[in-house]
Amino acid sequence: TAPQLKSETSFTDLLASSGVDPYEQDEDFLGGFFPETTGSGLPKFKTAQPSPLPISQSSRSFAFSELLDSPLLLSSSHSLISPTTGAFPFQGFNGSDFPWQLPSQTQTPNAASALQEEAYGVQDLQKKQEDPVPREFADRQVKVPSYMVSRNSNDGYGWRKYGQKQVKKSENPRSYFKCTYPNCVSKKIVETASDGQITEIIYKGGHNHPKPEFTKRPSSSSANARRILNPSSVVSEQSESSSISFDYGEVDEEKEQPEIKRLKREGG
DNA sequence: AAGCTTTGACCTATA
DNA sequence: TTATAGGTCAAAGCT
Repeated sequence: TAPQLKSETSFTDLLASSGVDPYEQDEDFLGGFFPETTGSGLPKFKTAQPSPLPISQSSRSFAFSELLDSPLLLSSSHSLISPTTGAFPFQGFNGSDFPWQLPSQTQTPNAASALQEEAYGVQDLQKKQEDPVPREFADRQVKVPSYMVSRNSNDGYGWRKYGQKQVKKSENPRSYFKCTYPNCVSKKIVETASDGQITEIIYKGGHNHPKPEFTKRPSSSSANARRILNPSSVVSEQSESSSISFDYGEVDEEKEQPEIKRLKREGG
Protein backbone atom coordinates (compact mmCIF):
# COMPACT_ATOMS: atom_id res chain seq x y z
CA THR A 1 0.00 0.00 0.00
CA ALA A 2 1.43 3.22 -0.99
CA PRO A 3 -0.03 5.88 1.15
CA GLN A 4 0.79 9.28 -0.04
CA LEU A 5 3.02 8.73 -2.88
CA LYS A 6 2.49 12.24 -3.72
CA SER A 7 3.17 14.31 -0.78
CA GLU A 8 5.48 16.76 -2.26
CA THR A 9 8.05 18.57 -0.36
CA SER A 10 10.18 21.32 -1.55
CA PHE A 11 13.78 20.62 -1.78
CA THR A 12 14.47 23.24 0.72
CA ASP A 13 12.26 21.42 3.08
CA LEU A 14 14.36 18.44 2.64
CA LEU A 15 17.40 20.39 3.36
CA ALA A 16 15.90 21.76 6.45
CA SER A 17 14.76 18.44 7.65
CA SER A 18 17.92 16.62 7.08
CA GLY A 19 21.11 18.26 8.13
CA VAL A 20 23.17 15.19 8.20
CA ASP A 21 26.07 14.40 6.07
CA PRO A 22 24.78 12.04 3.52
CA TYR A 23 27.97 10.48 2.57
CA GLU A 24 29.51 9.85 5.83
CA GLN A 25 28.21 6.45 6.15
CA ASP A 26 29.13 5.16 2.79
CA GLU A 27 28.78 5.34 -0.84
CA ASP A 28 26.22 3.11 -2.03
CA PHE A 29 22.78 3.63 -1.45
CA LEU A 30 21.50 3.01 -4.83
CA GLY A 31 23.27 0.54 -6.77
CA GLY A 32 26.38 0.53 -5.03
CA PHE A 33 28.65 -2.04 -3.83
CA PHE A 34 27.39 -4.69 -1.57
CA PRO A 35 28.89 -7.84 -0.35
CA GLU A 36 28.21 -10.79 -2.46
CA THR A 37 27.40 -12.65 0.62
CA THR A 38 23.98 -11.32 1.10
CA GLY A 39 23.39 -14.15 3.41
CA SER A 40 20.42 -15.59 1.75
CA GLY A 41 21.31 -16.16 -1.79
CA LEU A 42 19.57 -13.08 -2.84
CA PRO A 43 18.57 -12.92 -6.39
CA LYS A 44 20.28 -10.58 -8.62
CA PHE A 45 18.46 -7.54 -7.53
CA LYS A 46 18.14 -8.24 -3.92
CA THR A 47 20.52 -6.18 -2.09
CA ALA A 48 21.11 -4.87 1.28
CA GLN A 49 18.37 -3.28 3.15
CA PRO A 50 17.76 0.36 3.01
CA SER A 51 17.47 2.02 6.18
CA PRO A 52 14.85 4.27 7.44
CA LEU A 53 16.00 7.62 6.57
CA PRO A 54 16.17 10.18 9.20
CA ILE A 55 14.86 12.43 6.62
CA SER A 56 11.77 14.41 6.95
CA GLN A 57 8.58 12.70 7.57
CA SER A 58 6.72 13.96 4.64
CA SER A 59 9.12 13.96 1.85
CA ARG A 60 8.20 11.40 -0.62
CA SER A 61 9.04 13.75 -3.34
CA PHE A 62 10.00 17.28 -3.75
CA ALA A 63 9.60 20.00 -6.24
CA PHE A 64 12.56 20.16 -8.42
CA SER A 65 11.80 23.64 -9.33
CA GLU A 66 12.90 24.39 -5.86
CA LEU A 67 15.88 22.37 -6.39
CA LEU A 68 16.76 24.13 -9.52
CA ASP A 69 16.88 27.29 -7.62
CA SER A 70 19.09 25.84 -5.09
CA PRO A 71 22.56 27.29 -5.02
CA LEU A 72 24.05 23.95 -4.66
CA LEU A 73 22.62 23.00 -7.92
CA LEU A 74 24.13 25.98 -9.51
CA SER A 75 27.47 25.27 -8.14
CA SER A 76 27.41 21.70 -9.13
CA SER A 77 25.48 21.50 -12.26
CA HIS A 78 27.60 24.08 -13.85
CA SER A 79 30.59 22.03 -13.35
CA LEU A 80 31.52 20.02 -16.30
CA ILE A 81 32.99 16.67 -16.47
CA SER A 82 36.67 16.55 -16.48
CA PRO A 83 37.89 15.94 -20.00
CA THR A 84 40.68 13.92 -18.65
CA THR A 85 39.14 11.86 -16.00
CA GLY A 86 35.55 11.92 -16.88
CA ALA A 87 34.86 12.58 -13.32
CA PHE A 88 32.02 14.78 -12.68
CA PRO A 89 31.03 17.51 -10.51
CA PHE A 90 29.22 15.92 -7.75
CA GLN A 91 32.26 15.32 -5.87
CA GLY A 92 31.64 18.68 -4.41
CA PHE A 93 28.55 17.41 -2.80
CA ASN A 94 30.20 14.85 -0.78
CA GLY A 95 29.68 15.56 2.78
CA SER A 96 28.99 19.14 2.93
CA ASP A 97 27.39 20.55 -0.10
CA PHE A 98 24.86 17.91 -0.31
CA PRO A 99 22.48 18.01 2.50
CA TRP A 100 20.25 15.23 1.42
CA GLN A 101 20.02 12.42 3.75
CA LEU A 102 20.87 9.07 2.45
CA PRO A 103 20.13 5.79 3.96
CA SER A 104 22.11 5.67 6.99
CA GLN A 105 24.88 3.63 8.26
CA THR A 106 22.78 0.81 9.41
CA GLN A 107 23.10 -0.68 6.05
CA THR A 108 25.71 -2.66 4.50
CA PRO A 109 28.02 -0.65 2.44
CA ASN A 110 25.46 -0.63 -0.13
CA ALA A 111 25.23 2.86 -0.73
CA ALA A 112 25.19 4.75 -3.79
CA SER A 113 28.46 4.34 -5.24
CA ALA A 114 26.73 4.75 -8.43
CA LEU A 115 25.56 8.05 -7.30
CA GLN A 116 28.21 8.88 -4.95
CA GLU A 117 29.23 11.61 -7.19
CA GLU A 118 26.11 12.09 -9.01
CA ALA A 119 23.08 12.71 -7.18
CA TYR A 120 20.72 11.98 -4.62
CA GLY A 121 17.33 13.04 -4.05
CA VAL A 122 14.94 11.52 -1.86
CA GLN A 123 11.47 11.21 -2.85
CA ASP A 124 10.37 7.91 -1.67
CA LEU A 125 12.61 7.67 1.18
CA GLN A 126 9.90 7.94 3.60
CA LYS A 127 8.33 5.01 2.06
CA LYS A 128 10.96 2.98 3.69
CA GLN A 129 9.61 4.04 6.95
CA GLU A 130 6.02 3.51 6.29
CA ASP A 131 6.02 0.52 4.11
CA PRO A 132 6.26 -2.85 5.56
CA VAL A 133 9.03 -3.34 3.18
CA PRO A 134 11.50 -5.47 4.94
CA ARG A 135 15.08 -4.81 5.10
CA GLU A 136 15.62 -6.60 1.92
CA PHE A 137 14.29 -4.87 -1.07
CA ALA A 138 12.79 -7.30 -3.31
CA ASP A 139 13.82 -5.34 -6.23
CA ARG A 140 15.58 -2.24 -5.45
CA GLN A 141 15.25 0.50 -7.94
CA VAL A 142 16.44 3.97 -7.53
CA LYS A 143 15.61 6.91 -9.59
CA VAL A 144 18.14 9.59 -9.90
CA PRO A 145 17.58 13.16 -10.79
CA SER A 146 18.87 13.52 -14.23
CA TYR A 147 20.33 16.89 -13.68
CA MET A 148 22.48 15.30 -11.12
CA VAL A 149 23.61 12.59 -13.32
CA SER A 150 26.43 14.11 -15.14
CA ARG A 151 26.78 11.33 -17.55
CA ASN A 152 25.06 8.46 -18.85
CA SER A 153 27.72 6.26 -17.61
CA ASN A 154 29.89 8.47 -15.62
CA ASP A 155 28.91 7.43 -12.23
CA GLY A 156 32.19 5.79 -11.69
CA TYR A 157 31.18 2.44 -13.05
CA GLY A 158 31.46 1.03 -16.45
CA TRP A 159 28.20 0.54 -18.24
CA ARG A 160 27.35 -1.18 -21.44
CA LYS A 161 24.18 -0.50 -23.27
CA TYR A 162 22.28 -3.62 -24.09
CA GLY A 163 18.99 -2.34 -25.28
CA GLN A 164 16.72 0.53 -25.97
CA LYS A 165 13.00 0.66 -25.97
CA GLN A 166 10.17 3.06 -26.26
CA VAL A 167 7.84 2.46 -23.40
CA LYS A 168 4.28 3.54 -23.06
CA LYS A 169 4.57 5.06 -19.68
CA SER A 170 7.01 7.51 -20.99
CA GLU A 171 7.20 9.53 -24.11
CA ASN A 172 10.91 9.12 -24.15
CA PRO A 173 12.87 6.03 -25.05
CA ARG A 174 14.65 4.08 -22.40
CA SER A 175 18.15 2.84 -22.69
CA TYR A 176 19.19 -0.20 -20.73
CA PHE A 177 22.66 -0.52 -19.33
CA LYS A 178 24.51 -3.26 -17.56
CA CYS A 179 27.56 -2.88 -15.42
CA THR A 180 30.55 -4.09 -17.34
CA TYR A 181 32.24 -5.47 -14.30
CA PRO A 182 32.45 -9.25 -14.45
CA ASN A 183 29.60 -10.94 -12.67
CA CYS A 184 28.09 -7.69 -11.63
CA VAL A 185 24.35 -7.64 -12.08
CA SER A 186 23.84 -3.98 -11.56
CA LYS A 187 21.80 -2.28 -14.18
CA LYS A 188 20.48 1.09 -14.92
CA ILE A 189 17.80 2.47 -17.13
CA VAL A 190 18.20 5.86 -18.65
CA GLU A 191 15.33 7.69 -20.13
CA THR A 192 16.34 10.29 -22.62
CA ALA A 193 14.27 12.96 -24.24
CA SER A 194 14.31 13.59 -27.94
CA ASP A 195 16.63 16.49 -27.46
CA GLY A 196 19.13 14.30 -25.78
CA GLN A 197 18.37 15.34 -22.28
CA ILE A 198 18.23 12.70 -19.68
CA THR A 199 14.87 12.75 -18.08
CA GLU A 200 15.16 9.86 -15.74
CA ILE A 201 17.59 7.31 -14.50
CA ILE A 202 16.71 4.19 -12.63
CA TYR A 203 19.29 2.08 -10.94
CA LYS A 204 18.51 -1.54 -10.36
CA GLY A 205 20.49 -3.86 -8.28
CA GLY A 206 23.72 -3.21 -6.60
CA HIS A 207 27.27 -3.64 -7.64
CA ASN A 208 29.03 -6.60 -6.21
CA HIS A 209 32.30 -4.83 -6.46
CA PRO A 210 33.79 -1.58 -5.37
CA LYS A 211 33.72 1.29 -7.70
CA PRO A 212 36.69 1.05 -9.98
CA GLU A 213 39.01 3.96 -9.86
CA PHE A 214 39.20 4.02 -13.57
CA THR A 215 36.15 3.01 -15.34
CA LYS A 216 37.66 3.19 -18.72
CA ARG A 217 40.96 2.17 -20.02
CA PRO A 218 42.85 4.61 -22.19
CA SER A 219 42.29 2.49 -25.20
CA SER A 220 38.59 2.61 -24.94
CA SER A 221 38.31 6.05 -23.54
CA SER A 222 38.00 7.59 -26.93
CA ALA A 223 34.49 6.46 -27.38
CA ASN A 224 33.69 7.59 -23.94
CA ALA A 225 35.32 10.91 -24.46
CA ARG A 226 33.12 11.61 -27.35
CA ARG A 227 30.13 11.44 -25.20
CA ILE A 228 31.67 13.31 -22.42
CA LEU A 229 32.45 16.11 -24.72
CA ASN A 230 29.05 16.11 -26.18
CA PRO A 231 27.68 19.48 -25.14
CA SER A 232 24.13 18.38 -25.11
CA SER A 233 24.74 15.59 -22.76
CA VAL A 234 26.85 17.62 -20.47
CA VAL A 235 24.64 20.57 -20.26
CA SER A 236 21.36 18.88 -20.40
CA GLU A 237 21.22 17.49 -16.96
CA GLN A 238 21.34 20.84 -15.41
CA SER A 239 17.87 21.89 -16.06
CA GLU A 240 16.27 18.60 -16.42
CA SER A 241 13.42 17.66 -14.30
CA SER A 242 13.54 14.44 -12.57
CA SER A 243 13.11 12.68 -9.39
CA ILE A 244 14.53 10.06 -7.27
CA SER A 245 12.72 7.28 -5.67
CA PHE A 246 13.19 3.96 -4.20
CA ASP A 247 11.15 1.39 -5.86
CA TYR A 248 10.39 -1.71 -4.07
CA GLY A 249 8.69 -3.16 -7.00
CA GLU A 250 5.33 -1.64 -6.70
CA VAL A 251 5.69 2.03 -6.80
CA ASP A 252 3.82 3.53 -9.59
CA GLU A 253 6.37 5.77 -11.03
CA GLU A 254 3.85 7.41 -13.14
CA LYS A 255 2.21 8.78 -10.11
CA GLU A 256 5.28 9.82 -8.34
CA GLN A 257 6.71 11.71 -11.21
CA PRO A 258 4.21 14.34 -12.07
CA GLU A 259 6.91 16.88 -12.25
CA ILE A 260 8.65 15.01 -14.94
CA LYS A 261 5.61 14.67 -17.01
CA ARG A 262 4.69 18.22 -16.60
CA LEU A 263 8.08 19.68 -17.21
CA LYS A 264 8.72 17.46 -20.10
CA ARG A 265 5.74 18.84 -21.82
CA GLU A 266 6.52 22.36 -20.92
CA GLY A 267 10.11 22.05 -21.85
CA GLY A 268 9.32 20.39 -25.07
C1' DA B 1 40.94 -6.50 -32.31
C1' DA B 2 38.30 -5.34 -28.45
C1' DG B 3 34.65 -3.19 -26.63
C1' DC B 4 30.57 -0.64 -27.30
C1' DT B 5 26.15 0.79 -29.63
C1' DT B 6 22.30 -0.14 -32.46
C1' DT B 7 18.15 -2.44 -33.30
C1' DG B 8 14.75 -5.99 -34.42
C1' DA B 9 13.37 -10.17 -32.42
C1' DC B 10 12.45 -12.74 -28.59
C1' DC B 11 11.04 -13.63 -23.74
C1' DT B 12 8.34 -12.80 -19.64
C1' DA B 13 4.85 -10.75 -16.80
C1' DT B 14 0.37 -9.02 -16.39
C1' DA B 15 -4.47 -7.86 -17.40
C1' DT C 1 -5.72 -17.78 -24.20
C1' DT C 2 -4.60 -13.60 -26.17
C1' DA C 3 -2.90 -8.88 -26.26
C1' DT C 4 0.07 -5.58 -24.56
C1' DA C 5 4.09 -3.67 -22.36
C1' DG C 6 8.53 -3.90 -20.52
C1' DG C 7 12.91 -5.98 -20.49
C1' DT C 8 16.69 -8.71 -22.66
C1' DC C 9 19.28 -11.03 -26.36
C1' DA C 10 22.43 -11.11 -29.91
C1' DA C 11 24.07 -10.20 -34.64
C1' DA C 12 25.88 -6.50 -37.18
C1' DG C 13 28.21 -2.33 -37.45
C1' DC C 14 31.10 1.32 -35.53
C1' DT C 15 35.06 3.52 -33.19
